[in-house]
Amino acid sequence: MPDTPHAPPRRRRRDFDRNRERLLVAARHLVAEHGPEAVTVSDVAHQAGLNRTTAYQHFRTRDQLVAAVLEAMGDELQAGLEEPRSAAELIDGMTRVFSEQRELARLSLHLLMSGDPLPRRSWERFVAHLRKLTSGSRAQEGVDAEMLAHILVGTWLVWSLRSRAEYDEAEVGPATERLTRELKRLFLYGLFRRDRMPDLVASLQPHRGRKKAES
Amino acid sequence: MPDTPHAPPRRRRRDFDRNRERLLVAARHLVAEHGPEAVTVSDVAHQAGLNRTTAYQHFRTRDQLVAAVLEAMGDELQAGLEEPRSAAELIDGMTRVFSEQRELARLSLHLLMSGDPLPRRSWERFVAHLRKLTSGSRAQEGVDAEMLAHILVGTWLVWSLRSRAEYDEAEVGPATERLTRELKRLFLYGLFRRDRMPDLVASLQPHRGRKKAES
DNA sequence: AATAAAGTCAACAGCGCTGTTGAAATTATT
DNA sequence: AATAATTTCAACAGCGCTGTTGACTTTATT
Repeated sequence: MPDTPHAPPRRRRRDFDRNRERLLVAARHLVAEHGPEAVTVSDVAHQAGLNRTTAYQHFRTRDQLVAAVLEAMGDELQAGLEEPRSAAELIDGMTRVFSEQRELARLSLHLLMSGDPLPRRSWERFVAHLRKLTSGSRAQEGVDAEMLAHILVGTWLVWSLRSRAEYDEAEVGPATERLTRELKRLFLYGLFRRDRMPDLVASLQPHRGRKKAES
Repeated sequence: MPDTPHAPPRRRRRDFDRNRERLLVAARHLVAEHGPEAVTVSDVAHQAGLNRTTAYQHFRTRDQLVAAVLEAMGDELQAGLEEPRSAAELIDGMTRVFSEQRELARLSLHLLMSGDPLPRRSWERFVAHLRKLTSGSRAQEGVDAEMLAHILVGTWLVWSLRSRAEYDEAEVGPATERLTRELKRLFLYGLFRRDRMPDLVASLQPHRGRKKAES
């Protein structure tokens, strides 16, 4: 039994939490920009305006810090897609998520290029689901789910090449709407299938936890 | 003046050249797979079945080894495209190059994701040229050069996700032909413009020489 | 068989990143 | 003003990668 049963929160928790948040934000930017492997604790701390040792008070190891970022971004990606029930909703959701959150796009691409089998399998599952969702729609002849997938991932890649400033001020909104419109015209052509889409969201999760990282 | 004016090549040049080639081939695989930054001299030498110090007899620094690989691959990319004069030739050339040479696709993507401004600018110039080449063709309404570019880069990305074995044995040939056919139908739709294409090839060169590397 | 080119091996210093430690300096809260 | 939480700082050992060096072994060629 602890010696302070109803231990009142002592003092000075404000800065602690604020700094943890700063570290996570900084790490998020760096991870998205350069990939999870390329991020160092020094970089993150410096970007957050903090000392390197402070970071180690919040996260035991570098890998745990990166894992926290990956987990958070995985959740955001999941939340942003929100159970699409048709190919139309899927296109809407993905173009919206990736146009609003440049970091999510870049991170996904870094994970895909990392050579890890997990993101690769996620992608394959995603294409398979896409194929099911679009199979019933009256798509343009010769244009199939795979080409749709290529357009989507190609668009994410090209968009994520822009710098943060370009990305924010650019008319991504209109471009997204236009892309969505054209994709729907190409692939859904009138009728939408109302198929359900059970575990697509799970398939989109980036892989979590890197290398060894004990407790 | 050297003391041996007509110095005859002494002895044992065969193994030397062979090992240099082995090192370049090993480095090529590793650079394409994991990106130029992630390659170590130990990895390359081990993959080539040679000692680490042997590598340093062929290349003064790690960066020079990597630079040699990048230069060679840049030349191959250039040679593979061979001055396309129309969007049709361009589509043919790029799909062929990237389907035949998985390493070129992966390297290009690594460079694009690296954050270096040079590959990014190359890509933008490429899209600009593509826009010019397709501007006169009777493309499907709403489908423009940018979407064509997205399909191309998306296809390269997805194809380069496959492992070497999958890539080699998969029916990439037929898939390439099909992709080329569909792209032409989507974007060129009957008439091809015979515009000339001056310096597209130069614009496709990946950036060469990394960091410091004296003499 | 002689010989010189080339490869192997072990060791070294240097560097940057990781993760830890202990002491000193801040600072929010009471 | 007192105090405890928190941050900072300098230093350290460990590790992996870079390049270098010197001694040695192997081997193609003559």
